Amino acid sequence: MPKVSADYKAKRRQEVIESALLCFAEKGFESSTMDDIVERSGTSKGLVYNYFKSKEELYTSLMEERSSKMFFTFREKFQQLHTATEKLKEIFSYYQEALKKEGYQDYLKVHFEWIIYASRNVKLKQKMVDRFEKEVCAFVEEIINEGIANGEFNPNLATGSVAAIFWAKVDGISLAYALTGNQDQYRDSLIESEKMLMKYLTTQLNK
Amino acid sequence: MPKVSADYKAKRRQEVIESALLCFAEKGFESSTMDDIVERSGTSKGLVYNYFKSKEELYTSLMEERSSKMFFTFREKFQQLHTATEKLKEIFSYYQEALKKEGYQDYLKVHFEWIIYASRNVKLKQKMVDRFEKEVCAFVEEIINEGIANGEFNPNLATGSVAAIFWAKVDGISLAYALTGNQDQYRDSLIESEKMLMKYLTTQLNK
Amino acid sequence: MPKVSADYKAKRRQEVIESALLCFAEKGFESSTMDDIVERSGTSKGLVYNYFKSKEELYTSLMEERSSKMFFTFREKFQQLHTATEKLKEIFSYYQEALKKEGYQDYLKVHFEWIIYASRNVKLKQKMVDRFEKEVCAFVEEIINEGIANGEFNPNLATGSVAAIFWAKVDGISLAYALTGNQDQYRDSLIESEKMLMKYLTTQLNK
Amino acid sequence: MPKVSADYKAKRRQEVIESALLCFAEKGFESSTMDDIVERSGTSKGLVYNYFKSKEELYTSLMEERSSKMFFTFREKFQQLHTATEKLKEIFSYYQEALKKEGYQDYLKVHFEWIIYASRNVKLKQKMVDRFEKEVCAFVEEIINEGIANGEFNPNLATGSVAAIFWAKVDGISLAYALTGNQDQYRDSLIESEKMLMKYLTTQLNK
DNA sequence: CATGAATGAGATTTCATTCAT
DNA sequence: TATGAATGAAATCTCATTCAT
Repeated sequence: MPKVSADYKAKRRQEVIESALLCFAEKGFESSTMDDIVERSGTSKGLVYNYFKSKEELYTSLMEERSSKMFFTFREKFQQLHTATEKLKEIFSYYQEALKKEGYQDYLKVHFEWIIYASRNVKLKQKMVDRFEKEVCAFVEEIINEGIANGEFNPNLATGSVAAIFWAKVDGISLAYALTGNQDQYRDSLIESEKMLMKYLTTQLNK
Repeated sequence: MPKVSADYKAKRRQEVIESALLCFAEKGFESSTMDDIVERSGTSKGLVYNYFKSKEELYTSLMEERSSKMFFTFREKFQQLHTATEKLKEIFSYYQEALKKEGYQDYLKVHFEWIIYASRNVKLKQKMVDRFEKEVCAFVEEIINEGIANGEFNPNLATGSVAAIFWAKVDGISLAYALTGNQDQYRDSLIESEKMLMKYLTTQLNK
Repeated sequence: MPKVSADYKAKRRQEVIESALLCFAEKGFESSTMDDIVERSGTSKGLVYNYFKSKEELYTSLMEERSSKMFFTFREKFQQLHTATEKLKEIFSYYQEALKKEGYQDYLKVHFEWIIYASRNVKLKQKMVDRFEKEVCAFVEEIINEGIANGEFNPNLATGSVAAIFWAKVDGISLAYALTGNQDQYRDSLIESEKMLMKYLTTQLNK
Repeated sequence: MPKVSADYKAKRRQEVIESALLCFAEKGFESSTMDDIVERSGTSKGLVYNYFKSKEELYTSLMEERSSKMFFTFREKFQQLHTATEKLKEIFSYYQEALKKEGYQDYLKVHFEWIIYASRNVKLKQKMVDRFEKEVCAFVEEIINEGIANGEFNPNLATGSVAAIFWAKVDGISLAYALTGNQDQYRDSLIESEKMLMKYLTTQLNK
């Protein structure tokens, strides 16, 4: 179907991406074959290779596009929230809600597999590290700074470290869930973790 | 009657296992070939297949043997420690020390890759979940209970959740290090995390 | 009634043919893709397939059309030449001049590749052999016969063999140039070759 | 069959090389598939890839090994020949004899295809040009110089050009044979060519 | 026991060709 | 007519595993 709208192409591309995600979720990146992806997307090998020049590029595009979206979503939601406490709560609540998404456990596996995969590739690693520092951590650090400015939080915090720990906890809890599939533990850990964090943020540290 | 001593066999087996670990660390499990492992171990294909009936079995044996060792080591060290606080400190200090090991970052990648890999295999997953609950979490829960019994810690703690969070943090911090290789952040996060945990364990929660 | 003029169609067809020649010159027939040709001609796949029903037909048409032209050109020029010696000189001079054409070395590669390609295809081979015997060799043989009739050349010549050798030399010299790109050698060889031939044609062979 | 003699390996390698040559002779390099070669050699894909790391490397090795042999053979035969005239005669006679070899016409196609193929690859081309200049042409030039020293040939010859023309003729004649398969013409052309050359070498050039 | 040559299923990728628009 | 998205057969190459020596 030649001379086709950009929209049409974007849609087909998205179909492929989604099929690929399902495959990677099920079997992992290396064990998913292009044939699996082709079959799942109901298209053809040629089509997939028209949109992505290799299996690796498909993987890379898929993962990078997904992560760009998340922070976009957060920033949007945050328009209506005005205290740092609310914002942090919002993030925790996002992760609580995630549980309801179909296939969330499998998606987490893809996420972690990707981190390890990227960490072994000089270029991807650089991108991921940059993103982690300048986007992911900075995002939370900003909120904490806002909280300090607002008087919500203890002004003596090592905000960088706290942000890093914040994500470390979320990742750690998610990783446990990716493995065990234990929803109660995931929920409880998030709740407990939130409390622990809030306590830390709001208490005066006596050095 | 064996032609060679059991010792000799164990040694060769260990050589293979160690070479495999180095390969997996470098390239990941799927991308490491038996030829890579054979070359690194200076042996032969046949030999490797004498000790392990498949690449997967080699992986499984390698990873399971390694994790058994860790808790054994902890329990040994704990003989001489008598307060829960000291024991927890010991664990944190173990992770601080790990940084000094050659190739620790790569090893962490293998560790996380393995978790994801195992989580996709019914049998392995079952083992891992069991181990996680009955050994890994229980290990920390025990210490916390000891601390409560000793009066070191707040008696109203949800010990199970705290134990889960404890490991979630360690894993989350390690995962960040596996990706970034940022040693300072790893160290700081562990320290901050320890403080955060201790504060939580020792403070009376109101409600 | 055609919607576009025959002229227009011929022009577009020629554009495709020329682009194809450039591609084949650069990469060879098998390694040039239809996409390469399409891109170079600034048209589209469909258009190319409207003019040529397959890549092979495009190749065949291209090569056959080109070789038809050459002899036509020679015969035209020969209108004004009246001795066999002049005519042979003219041919040698044509090959000397060829060197000045842009991309001549690459074109020669296409030429030789085509000979080998055609030689492997029963039908094409038949055509080529016919052409070689009835057109190419005969063309030179005719000139030599003319020279004998004129008294320019030795009447005892094996004219068929001499014609074959004539082309063998031209091809051999061209092949060397196709490989080496050594213009001096090409020029010198042609000159020397011309002398050698003339000597042979004009000398009384003692048996 | 592990731990096998170098001889055994060389033999297997040779089997593959010969099968490949037959395939290339039949269909050409690009159109011959590894499956064709595997089938003809009665082995397996893995085996072929154990000996040659790619189809191209197989081609390259095959062609380079063959051409090394030829000059070796000539130099050996020349031990017993003491005049330049005899040596040149020997070369012509070699090409006359070649006709008797099974599949010689097809082999010639492979030879010419290879020249064109190599000429499109910077590295191969360099090698071929070097070989052509320093081995192939030099070989004949040496003989001619010997003939001049012996008083067999005219001392005023442009030996370099003559050598180049010598091979140009042989190649040109062979190319015609590769295409037409006309054995009589091939033989006659060689004979005539030899005469023409000898006349040129032994005559005093006036000017 | 150790070796490593051999196997071949199966992976990724290419590209000539078709055909709906 | 012209377009170029879609197709899928077929190519190259990899690599876990086997087994004769």
